[in-house]
Amino acid sequence: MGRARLVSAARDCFAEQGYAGTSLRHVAARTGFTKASIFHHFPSKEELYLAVIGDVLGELGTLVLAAGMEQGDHVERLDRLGVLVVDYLGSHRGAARLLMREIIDKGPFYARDDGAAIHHTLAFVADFLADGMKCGVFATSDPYHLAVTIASLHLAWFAAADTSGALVGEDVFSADQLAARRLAIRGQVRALCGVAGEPASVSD
Amino acid sequence: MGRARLVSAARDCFAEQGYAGTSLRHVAARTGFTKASIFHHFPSKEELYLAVIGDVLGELGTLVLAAGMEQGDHVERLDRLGVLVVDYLGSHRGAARLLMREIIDKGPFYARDDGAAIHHTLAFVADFLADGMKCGVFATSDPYHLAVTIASLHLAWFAAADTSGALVGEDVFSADQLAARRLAIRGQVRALCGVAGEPASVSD
DNA sequence: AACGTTATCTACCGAATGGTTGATTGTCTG
DNA sequence: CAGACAATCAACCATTCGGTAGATAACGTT
Repeated sequence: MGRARLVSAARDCFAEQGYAGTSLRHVAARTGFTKASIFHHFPSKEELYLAVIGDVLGELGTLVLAAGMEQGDHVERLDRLGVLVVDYLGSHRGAARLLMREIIDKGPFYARDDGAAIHHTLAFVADFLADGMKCGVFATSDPYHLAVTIASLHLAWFAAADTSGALVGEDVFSADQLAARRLAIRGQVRALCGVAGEPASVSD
Repeated sequence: MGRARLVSAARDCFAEQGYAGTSLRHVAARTGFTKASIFHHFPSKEELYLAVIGDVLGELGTLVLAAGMEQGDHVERLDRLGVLVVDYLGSHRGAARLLMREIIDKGPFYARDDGAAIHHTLAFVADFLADGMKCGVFATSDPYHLAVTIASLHLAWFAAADTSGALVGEDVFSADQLAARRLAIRGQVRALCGVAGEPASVSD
């Protein structure tokens, strides 16, 4: 279906160039379609962008909502959540950039629902953190802001340009690099949540 | 001087709309100048942007480099650094967005010096963290990545759109709100660095 | 007062942008 | 086969973009 190819191409373009920096001609060229074809599937550039963000946010939100519900103690659930998100962001290069930019810019998607979709996922994590706090496993005075920080931390790890030469190709993580990030991020998230334990190593 | 006014106006525009989303006509209108006047002071839009980013990064870099050198134990120095950065970002609304976007996008400034300016400041912080680790005050296996995370954390707190209704006006923090952020961020940074102690409260 | 320099303006340019129109193709249904 | 409908295309439109050209101001120096 043309529509799916358009959304996919648009996701890449928006992730690389941002909303304002992406031209519909680029998106069209990427699919082999003509620019006019886009308007058969979407009434405007903004609507195409909304579809892209909606997809990404939906995938990630579903992931988060699904992961926390399973069995295990609070720390296990926290770790599982982290692994899911890290693996998603690691294998969906561009998603982190897309979301980070959307949050920074209060982009069209954010503006449309006043941040409700993002807020919903964050509130879910915040509730989980509050619960863990009640059980004495986590330590924080403000679960919601902690959830925001944890989300930002994940996004920043994958959205930020590579200052350390960690990436092998242009945009690809090796399995080892991804595993290292899983450990590093897990340690940082645990620390933020006040979980006692050794700090994780980034190199292994 | 017209040039300073241009840079100032451009800083606001780029912070609000991003690089691609900012038109030189907007910048000119903001100053009362004509668009053509911009080209008398800067040879291109990109050069204007570089001046803006250079300013912000210079201010922040100087701040960081100056703060860490003073007296006090490692935790005191870490806290002092945090206060300086938080106060800077709190009173320079837009700087956080500007930098976060530049990092995400590998913007013109980042591309020009291959991240050297940012890397330089990060390396300074990383050295400080490594020193603290050697002294047994901090606990981390990778000081550089920890520095990146701490920087991202600060930026994210101020660059992210407001999902919690914390801001009073459009873009302004009250003194109380800023004080609360100082405490909250201090607690998070301490936790990330493995400093033992109570978690900070965001509400007071 | 005359001059050179710096700063600013009006007017314009080619290119690119988001979006429209109307014809053309394909495809599924009766 | 005929008609309906979705998908695609080439060509076009008005607007905006970054950047340029050339004419004037303003201004300190001699």
